[in-house]
This record gives sequence, C-alpha cells and structure tokens, in this order.
Amino acid sequence: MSVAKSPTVYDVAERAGVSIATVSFAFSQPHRVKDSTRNSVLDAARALGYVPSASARGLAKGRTGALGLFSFDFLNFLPDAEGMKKDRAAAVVAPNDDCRLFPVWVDEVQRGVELESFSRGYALMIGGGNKASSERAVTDIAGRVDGLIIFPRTIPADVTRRISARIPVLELSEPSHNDGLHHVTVDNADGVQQLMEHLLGVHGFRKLMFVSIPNVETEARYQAFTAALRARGLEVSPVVESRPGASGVTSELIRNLLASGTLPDCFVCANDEEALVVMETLKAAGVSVPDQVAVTGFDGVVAGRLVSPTLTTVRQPMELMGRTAVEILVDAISQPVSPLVEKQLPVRLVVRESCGCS
Amino acid sequence: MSVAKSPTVYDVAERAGVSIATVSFAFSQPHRVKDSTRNSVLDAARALGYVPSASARGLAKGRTGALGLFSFDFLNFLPDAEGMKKDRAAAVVAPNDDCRLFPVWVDEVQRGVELESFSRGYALMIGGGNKASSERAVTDIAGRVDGLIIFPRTIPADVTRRISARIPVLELSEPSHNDGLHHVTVDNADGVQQLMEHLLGVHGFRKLMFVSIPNVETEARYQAFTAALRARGLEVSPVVESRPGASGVTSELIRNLLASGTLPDCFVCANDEEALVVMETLKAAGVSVPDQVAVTGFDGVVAGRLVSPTLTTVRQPMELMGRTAVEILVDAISQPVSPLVEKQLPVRLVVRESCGCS
DNA sequence: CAGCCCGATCTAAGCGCATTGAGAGCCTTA
DNA sequence: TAAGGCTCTCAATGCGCTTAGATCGGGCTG
Repeated sequence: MSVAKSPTVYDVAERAGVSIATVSFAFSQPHRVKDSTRNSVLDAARALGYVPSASARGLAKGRTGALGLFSFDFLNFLPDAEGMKKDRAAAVVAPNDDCRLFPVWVDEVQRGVELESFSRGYALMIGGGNKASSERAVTDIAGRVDGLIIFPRTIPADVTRRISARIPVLELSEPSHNDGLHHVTVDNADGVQQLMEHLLGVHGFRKLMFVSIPNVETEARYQAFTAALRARGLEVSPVVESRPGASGVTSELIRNLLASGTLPDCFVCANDEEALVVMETLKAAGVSVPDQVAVTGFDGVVAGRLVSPTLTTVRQPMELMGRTAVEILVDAISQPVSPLVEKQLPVRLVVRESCGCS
Repeated sequence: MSVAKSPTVYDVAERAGVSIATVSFAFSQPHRVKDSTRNSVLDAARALGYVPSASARGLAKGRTGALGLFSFDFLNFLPDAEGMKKDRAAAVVAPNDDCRLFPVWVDEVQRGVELESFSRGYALMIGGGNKASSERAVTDIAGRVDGLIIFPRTIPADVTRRISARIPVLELSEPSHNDGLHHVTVDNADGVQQLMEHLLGVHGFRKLMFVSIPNVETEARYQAFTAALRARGLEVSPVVESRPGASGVTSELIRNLLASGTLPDCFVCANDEEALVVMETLKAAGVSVPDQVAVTGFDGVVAGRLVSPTLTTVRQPMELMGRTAVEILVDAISQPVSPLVEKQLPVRLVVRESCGCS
C-alpha cells in the first residue's frame, strides 16, 4: 500500500549512526561487528522495515541464491487450459477435477525440487511461457538463478548450450552425447523389463502392442519392449503411434484393430497419459479392460489410481528425481569445474487392475 | 561447466560496435533502434551467448518482474517428510504414494498461481523454510519480488506488515481488520450451509459433531455449522478439537464416544485432512462409514477421491484462488496507490459416498 | 543557405549492496 | 615510552543494467 520508497542500507546506516559497510556486515558476517553495534543496526533495520534487495545483493555477489525450474508450458500443454481460461465463470462453479491435468509427473518432480531447494537454503524460481516467447522466457529465468533444471524437450539445444556456459543446467532426460548438461533420469529399460516379465510370465500374454509418442524417453522403453519379446521368440508388432493430446489418432487405430479383429492381448503404453487415452477409447468402443484386452502405463501418476480399472504401471521416483537434480546442481555451483553428472534412478513395477490382476 | 566469465552488455556492445545503451534499447525498446543496428546487436548477443542479468536489471529498474509465493514449510508440515529424508534408500524403492501428502490444497492453489503468473509474463519465486529461519526466509524472498502471496498463518503479522510497506502482499485467508494485506478467500459460510442442508435435509441427521483445529478459517465454518443446527432447533455439541498431525488426540476422543455409545450421526470436519484422519480412526475402531456414522470434509483435495468410501466435501476453487491472487497483485503493482482488495470466491458441495450417498 | 526538427545513438549517472584495503583506537610487550 | 599487534569501522569501488539528457547528422522549410 504505502508507496514510501523502501529503506536501503543507507537509511539503516544513517539511523544506526554507522556506515553501510557495517550494516552489511551486521547481517552477513555478524562476528566482524561488535555486539552493541550489531544490535543497534538490527534495531534500526527493524524500525525502518528494512528488507534487503535481492537484486542489489545478487549483482554485488555475482550469485542470486536461487535455483530455477523451467516448466512445461501448461497453457498450451493442457488440453482444457484454454477453455478454462475463456470460461472463467464455469471454472468457478466446476473447478477442474480432472487428475489427468493435475498433478502430472511434472508436478511431483517439482515438489521434490522445492523441498530439496528449501532445505538447502535456495529459493526456487519457476518459469514457464508460451512457445512463441520460449527463448525469451527461458533466458529470462536463466538470468535470475545460479542453476537451472529443465524438463525434457522443452528447450532447443542451442539455447541450453548457451545457458550452460553461464550456469550449470540439468535436464531430466536420458543423457544426450556432449550436450554440456547434467542429467537425471530413470532406468527405463529395467522398468519395462519388470513389466514385461509380469505380462509375459504371470499373465502369459503373447500378442502385445506398444503405444507411444516417439521420442528419446519412449525409444528406450520401446527397445526394452522389443528385447523382451524377442527373448521369448515372440512377434514384434509395429508401434501404435499416438500424438500428444490427439486422442483421435489413437482411437482411430484402435477402432481399426477392433474392426479387423486383431486386438492384442495387451497395450503396453509408453506412459500413463497414453494409457489413459487408450483405456478411454476402449471403453467408448465397448471393449472391456482387462477382460478383453489389458493396458499398462509408465510413470505412476495419481490419475492412474483414480480410473477404473486402476492402472498397472511402472512408478518413477519423481520426488527423488527432483531432489537429486537439486543436489547435483548445488554441487556444481559450489565447484564450478566439476564434471557433468549423469544419474539414473531405479523404478518399481506397480501391479494394479488394468493388467488383469485384481 | 565453462567458467568463462559470462558476457555482459559491454561485451555485446563492443562486438556490435555500439554503446551499451543501444544494446539495452535493442532488447527493451526495439522501435528506438534502427533495424540494421538492432540486428547486429542481436547477432552479437547470440554469438557471445549473452544472457542478461536479472539482478542488474532489477536493480536498475526497481522491479524484478517476479511474483513470490511463500509456501508452507513442508519439511515440518508433512508428517513423513523427515523420515523420508532420513531413509533415502527407502524413498527410492517405495516413493511416497500417499495422496494425503501430495497434492494438498496448497499445491492446487500454487498451480493456479503459476499458470496466471506465466500468462502475465511474471516469473514465480517460491520460498519456504523452516520455522527457525522463518523471518529470514520470508524477507529473503520478499526482497526478490514485486508482489507476494502467502498462505494463512505462516508468517507473523509484524513481518507481513513490514513487507507490505515495500510491496503488495496478499494472504489467502479471511480478511483480518486493518492488516494492510490483500485477501482472497472462499465463502466458508455458504459452503457449510450447502453441506448442512444436504446432511439435515436429505439424510435427516440430527446429531452432528464438528471436528476441527481451531483457527480463523475453521471458526467461520463452525459458526455456519452451529447456525444451521440452531435454525432447525437442533442441539450443538462441543467441538471435537484435533491437532495438526496428531491423530492420537482425535482417535482418543472418538474412542471415548464409542465407549460411551454417544457416536453422532455425522462428523462434520473442518477440512478434508481432518476428515481423513477421522475416517481412518473409525475404520481402525471397526466402525463402518457411512453405515454407522457419516463423515464430511471441506476443501476437495485429491485424496478424498482415493479413499473408500469417497469423501463428501465442499470443494474450493483452488486454482482460481491462485489465479485471482495473481490478478490482484499485478493490478496492485501497476497502481501502487490502489485500495486493498478482499475477494471471496464461491464454493460447491461435492456429494460422494461418505455421507451415505452412493 | 541558414535554421529547425527529428530520429538514432551515445554519455553519464545512478540502482542497493558486498567487499577490499586502510585508518583509528586501544592493548601488549619490550 | 615507543613499537607492534589487535579489533572494529569506514571510504571507496564495482557488480551489469536502465534511462534521462546530450549529441550528432541529416532532411525540410522558408
């Protein structure tokens, strides 16, 4: 409210009858200042309502004391977001209760990043933005922090390269050769192998199809999928390619399979999001899951526990991924010449109903 | 990785053969610079990997372009957090699958804050910290932003007062007289009234007990609770006082009620968190919900949909609360002498199983 | 052709803090 | 008593950027 110019070190110094250096020391290096002096400085600061400017501090120290997380652009990413924004009134009365929109895995990772940052004394700067302003948005937040975490496939390589010359940058993705970034990811191959052992061994499925948006993450999962099939001498069907948000494509493919009577025993989806679309499509087509066909996912998002049947999946340790990322960045910040770190975390099979287990 | 000092406006200016002012203009006021000049500046910036320093910019402009959100201290707030941290290995294999810990309502509000901030071109600074360093932590983030959002009962009044003299501050709580803060809250009274109409009208309950940690929010809900009872001439039992995280207290009280055979028709809980504790306690005591006693909550968190029976509750428009908060702050930032805003948002009854509906 | 105006660019002065090197007292020690 | 060693404090400088005001060439007008 009050528009009074906010007090600075100068004001505090004057009121306490000392120099600004002493004020600064009183806060940052208490032992260098006599007790009585420090107290009078702190009193003056309190009386004036002094709040140190992080901008000035950051500029002077060459560090901001904050970490950055560049998030997906939910405004474009989430199918309903635009509609929700347009129809604000509707949102009031019928708030978004769709767990496919929140929390997604990004949110769980973010929670881990938050917790670990706070406990290490860093503030967290979260950025996001629409595609159009993407580069602007990311350099904007890069300029505010001492280290940056980014989600896979959100930022062009040349931009991350430029930023990583300034501060350490960690991407939550499979290591990419010589990209100058730290990496934290999960053991995709092992996860799929655990899953396939269950599907092939316990359920005895023989005909399985992989559903995926092709990218680096899903590629690793697909390789493990085909390897498991080949190891048992089973046939490998072509991938069912879906597209983000475009459930139309997936549903058309599934309808074709239905029409030709070539439905597999199980749809192995590259992630939970896909799996939920597939399940919805099957339900709409009157196909029973898991009686007529099984469905599995990968990630372990909350939505998978809310659908019926509940989703069998491979759970990623998302909070831990976030914490680990912070840990690596903090180390890199304190030791600027340390080598790039690439860490792979374990995953865990979560058997629920959609594979045919009860 | 590279420890090369990162380039500044000076470097860019030199390479482009212009003054630093021109570099600055090329970015912030493109129309003031001739096209050819601007291009050569941008080329130079790109070639050097220039990333503007937000600290310097913030200092020069007197604004940071970021909003702040001061979060609960989850490290102390969440019962399991400490254990999880200690046993990191366990967290890897058995990550936290408990929806009572995530997402809680705070997280949903945060999502709204994020989305609205991004779409308005603000970055979001998230702060948190342990109680010991609370004041330090909050002034730290206050020093980094142009406006601050805080959750109820997280920060002492004298601290918020001091900060609000510097930047606009909004608390997500019932307005408190003359505290110098903006407020966004929900219509607690209306929510409870909708709920009570359902419980008294549809279900015909006559004996209801209120379960609560007493504070400003729950007080408003309790008042509406007693008002509804009195309006129908029903008796008002004393509040069952619970304590955060201390399910022991609640369960002891409930056990007493059981022993004395004075179980009510329904436990009306001040929020979902309480309700989940009550349901768990009842289940442990072998009492069937909703057959022997009904339970209701308030908030509409995800966990309420995952328990069995699913939780009847009053849903707050959490994402909208976050968005609204940002909206108010952004206005306040652009018009420093505007009056304090207090906004109340509508809520909605969500009837599920725990009240006895199917 | 002098006088103006205007666009494009530059010069210079901070923004609020951290930090270095030096000064001012004061206490020890020889 | 002088010299040396402390402790506490200060003056001064720079961090990288924005921006008001000055400058400098044209192009126009009369």
